Amino acid sequence: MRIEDEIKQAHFQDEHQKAIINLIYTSGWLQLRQACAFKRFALTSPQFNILRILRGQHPQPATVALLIERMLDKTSNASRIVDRLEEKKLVTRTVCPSNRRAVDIRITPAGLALLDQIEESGVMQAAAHASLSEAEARQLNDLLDKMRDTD
Amino acid sequence: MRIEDEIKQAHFQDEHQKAIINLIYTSGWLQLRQACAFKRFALTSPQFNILRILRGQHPQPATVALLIERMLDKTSNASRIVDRLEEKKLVTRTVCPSNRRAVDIRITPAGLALLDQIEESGVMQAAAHASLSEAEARQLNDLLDKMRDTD
DNA sequence: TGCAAATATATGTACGTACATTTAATGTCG
DNA sequence: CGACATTAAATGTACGTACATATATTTGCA
Repeated sequence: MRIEDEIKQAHFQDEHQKAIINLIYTSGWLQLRQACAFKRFALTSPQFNILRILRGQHPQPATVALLIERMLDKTSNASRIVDRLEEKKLVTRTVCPSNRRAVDIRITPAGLALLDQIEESGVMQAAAHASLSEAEARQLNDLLDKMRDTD
Repeated sequence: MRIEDEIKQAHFQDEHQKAIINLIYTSGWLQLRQACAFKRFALTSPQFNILRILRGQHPQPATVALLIERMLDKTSNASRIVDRLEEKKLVTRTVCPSNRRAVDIRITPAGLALLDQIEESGVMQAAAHASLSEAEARQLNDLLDKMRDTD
């Protein structure tokens, strides 16, 4: 369905304006699908992303600073997302011995098992599936990269 | 800058996976720019969007249901966004006489003046500016519309 | 008429985001 | 050494989102 019909707005100033609305709308649509997929595992998308970053580091620990660097959303509050993962025993927090200001965050066996379970379930593929060909996906990547070329 | 470098992730499963990350990242990047632009007017993006919808209806009122229908984010809580606009005297709420369950929401002269001021300031153009040609923007719109074709 | 279902909005709760401030540990330089 | 800046994380506050539930009004139908 075209964006005009999705949001019941017949006219846009120009194609750029429309692309921006379309982009934000489509991103929301995707994120809703992802959130939906994670819900049966009692995880949110940011929680899932942090678990994946921690698995990437495992068995090394990560600091909050490293999580922020790797997260899509730089300004999100990693500290509080880790709070929730810690409550669920999916990660541990220990004071870093070599720098007692920092905190070593590690994924637990339960966290690793949960990631495996999610990946086996195939919900990722379902949520990520989009009706684009390989070439179209590549084209989309190029356009998005170019779009951000203003800095 | 390419998405690989933006989020310091060298590899993606495939071009689709990358496009999804890229899309969500680019949408966040755009929304941050928009939020920044509105901040000097003490408005958030959802508040601005609701004001625009109300101007579109003006001098007719809108109901909460109409706002939700027109908003990008269908599940957002229009009622509470209207609360904040009402506190700022940018909109009024009155019980709809013909259907006392519904609420007539109207933009005030102050709300109209604020929209004018924002548009005169040119921040919209600045936030919306993207380095895509007209043809590229159209291509992007087509790809995004196609991407959502799964329902 | 009267009562249940449907409708319109508001409210509650958990979570995330944006940004400012606080707390604690470390580095630095006189 | 000791004051001061810097760094790492946590905390506070306002706002938005997602979803469940509550409240009030209207509608429909026995």
